Amino acid sequence: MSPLQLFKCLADDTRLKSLLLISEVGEACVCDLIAALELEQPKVSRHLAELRKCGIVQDSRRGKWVYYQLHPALPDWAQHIILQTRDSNPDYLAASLANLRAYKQQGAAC
Amino acid sequence: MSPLQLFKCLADDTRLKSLLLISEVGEACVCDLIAALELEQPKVSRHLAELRKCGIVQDSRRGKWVYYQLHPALPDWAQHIILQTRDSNPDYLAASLANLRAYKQQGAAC
DNA sequence: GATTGACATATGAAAATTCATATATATGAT
DNA sequence: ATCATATATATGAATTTTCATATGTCAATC
Repeated sequence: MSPLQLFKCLADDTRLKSLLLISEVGEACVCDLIAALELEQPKVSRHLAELRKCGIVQDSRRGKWVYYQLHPALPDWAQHIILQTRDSNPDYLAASLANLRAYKQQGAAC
Repeated sequence: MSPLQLFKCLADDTRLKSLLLISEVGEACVCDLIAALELEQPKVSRHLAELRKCGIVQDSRRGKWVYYQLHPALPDWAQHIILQTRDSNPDYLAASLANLRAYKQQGAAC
């Protein structure tokens, strides 16, 4: 994982928010992120695929749903950057995080 | 400074290497970076202008030369990300840093 | 002290490249 | 068959590169 590759992955709003949300709640499936970010499914899926290809997140299928989490083998420095970005910029994520929590509370199937 | 803006600025090889070099040596002029990165002058100048517009670096002219340093008002979280990236990825910068030091030792005018 | 030439850096505009999105379609699980 | 997710392709938009030229500074000379 080169720093340039990491920053290219973080340089898109959909990917950055998805990643920070995943890091915040531990894991999320595609439908969680669709609800949180209010975006179309193919768009979310495509960006998750890019994060996956770069080794930043790991996916695991459980039944119908595919869950994403931070990749366990992510280098420490990269993980610190992600967590520091999240914790130092709560406003950036606030609305999406509220959407996600509302979605879960309204009894999402996943 | 939004996290997205920062990452977009770091998502280019020329900008990222320039910034890490600047953070490593404290300050650098355009000709230093041209020598270190082995790139054309307008290319380096353009990317520095972008870092400047985003408030990541500050420029100051001294005579013929324009020196760039990390912007003193850069938020802590952003500064930490830059320093951690640099310190955790010495290989990424090694060749450019060697070029820069050779250039200085060969008696650069600036 | 104005003028000229040499050098460092910046910028305008065109061309080339990369990136994101939308739509349609495919896969895989129940 | 249906639901959740993934991928392919085409297209539009943003970014990067390049070339030519402009600006700013110094030093030397008139």
